[in-house]
Amino acid sequence: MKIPVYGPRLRRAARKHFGWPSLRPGQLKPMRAVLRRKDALVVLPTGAGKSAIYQIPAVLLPGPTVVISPLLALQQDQIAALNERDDPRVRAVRVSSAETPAQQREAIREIQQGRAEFLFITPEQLSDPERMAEVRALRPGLVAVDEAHCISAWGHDFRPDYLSLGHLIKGIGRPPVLALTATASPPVREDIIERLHLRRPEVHVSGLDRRNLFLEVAHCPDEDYRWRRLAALLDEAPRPGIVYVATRRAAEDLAARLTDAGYAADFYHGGMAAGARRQRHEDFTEDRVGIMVATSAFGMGIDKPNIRWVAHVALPDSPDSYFQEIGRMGRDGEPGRALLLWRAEDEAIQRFFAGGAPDVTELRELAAALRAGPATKTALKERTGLGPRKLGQFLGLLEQAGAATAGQGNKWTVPVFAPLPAAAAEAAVAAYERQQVVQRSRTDMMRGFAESRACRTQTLLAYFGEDVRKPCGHCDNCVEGVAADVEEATGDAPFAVHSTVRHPEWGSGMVMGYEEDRVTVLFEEVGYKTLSVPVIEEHDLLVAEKKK
DNA sequence: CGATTAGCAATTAATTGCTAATCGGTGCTTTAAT
Repeated sequence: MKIPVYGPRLRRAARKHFGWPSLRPGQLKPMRAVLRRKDALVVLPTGAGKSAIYQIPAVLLPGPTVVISPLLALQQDQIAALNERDDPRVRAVRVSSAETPAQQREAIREIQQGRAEFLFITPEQLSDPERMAEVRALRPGLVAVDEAHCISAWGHDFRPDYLSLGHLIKGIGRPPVLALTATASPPVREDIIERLHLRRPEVHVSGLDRRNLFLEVAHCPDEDYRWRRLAALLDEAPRPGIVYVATRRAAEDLAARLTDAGYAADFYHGGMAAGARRQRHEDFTEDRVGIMVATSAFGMGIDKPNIRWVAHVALPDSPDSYFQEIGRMGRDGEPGRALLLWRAEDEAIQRFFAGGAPDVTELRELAAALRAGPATKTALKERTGLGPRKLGQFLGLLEQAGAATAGQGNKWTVPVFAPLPAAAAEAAVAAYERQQVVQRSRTDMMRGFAESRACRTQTLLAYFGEDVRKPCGHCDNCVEGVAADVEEATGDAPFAVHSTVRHPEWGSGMVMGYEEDRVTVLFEEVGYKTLSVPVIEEHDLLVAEKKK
């Protein structure tokens, strides 16, 4: 079989249409996959160069490219960057609530007539059947899903249209799909692949070990100690930096307290007015803010090379979030400092965010309503009286329970062998609980990372399925020498890293890594679990399983 | 789950302490009134 060599073509396109003199490591392979019209999932933490992976092949492929991107502000920046080139081959337009109907029509026309290549759009737009038909008629040659982890992070409740992206992409003609994200642990990757209905995707993961970042964790018994540790960081560290907190209130209070103490700080969270948010973001980008105290709202779309430190006055909900948040610093390759200041009490709010069970009665009513014949979401909303958010979430759960499926023309139907409403509702609740269990296990892993005495990079990357051979030398535990002791204490590994094992209660899972006398396994059903090696050996709790 | 606040009783007038209630993150939409 002849293997096409796309490298030179891609480099030429990069130079000619984007002015990039060369490609970076990690870019070429997924670009080749796109050119061969294969589905792909790319995990690439350093912000620079991820967009290029879809943009350069897009120029070489026939048909326009649909870019699905979660935030309008983020789209704005990306469109501006593309249109700066003043080249119709890379021109970008968008269709969103920010455009008037006339502007939307003009955007579609530009793509139609070949005056623009990229159509930026949100999942919410695509879930409108008319819009979907319009996009389908453009015969897109590629779909790029930017910030693909949103499918997993937001799809299950917050932005349910993310969950139907697989159907929505099918509805616009199902061209090859490229999913891009800065962070995705194996369960998140699986979620992305499953939800987008990727077909035998190539998965490319690179650049997870950020050698210029120093990772440090401090357990804080009380708020007073936490404050002193933060102040100590601020006394030493250059600007700018970000302090992540868990609540809006904490963002405002801490920014005020810091400013009073002589550390000029501003705050940022999702509850601010749109104009103020834009202003703060810009002030930070333009180096007018030295310290930004923020909730997780201050995240995607921050493409600033010189962030020097990221402090967490909180415990993130998962290593995924933590890694993404610290990954925003040091993009210029210069040193960056990550300081996690955590208290045991911080875990409570994450448990709350992960909580709340769906109403069985409402689920049953929805399952019954579906049986009245195929219906769009709008029609179902009328039949059941459910809000759009709940409806989306419930449909996703019923789909997992095999009691709902999206068919022709964006209409939901009941599959042939679907369970009856009562059983379907029960199965849907079970599906929800399974998601929750996995989410809790991710929070457990975050706490495990915080408490670990082993090399931070090894611990964190093991969670992402990467086996780092040597302690990193750029974390607190390595520098203090405890990591080496832990390394020594880690006994024989009864199962190879990445091998499949079975537990009588938790089913089958994959060995992610070892630390001292404990092994971390990612189970398909219950998520991450850390087990004691002597205990499992004594009771034969884990057995090796042949790879499927 | 836990921090904060609202409400109330008790004491002796403006505070104290208790319990119960409440709130906590992420953003797309669209629509109606300026």
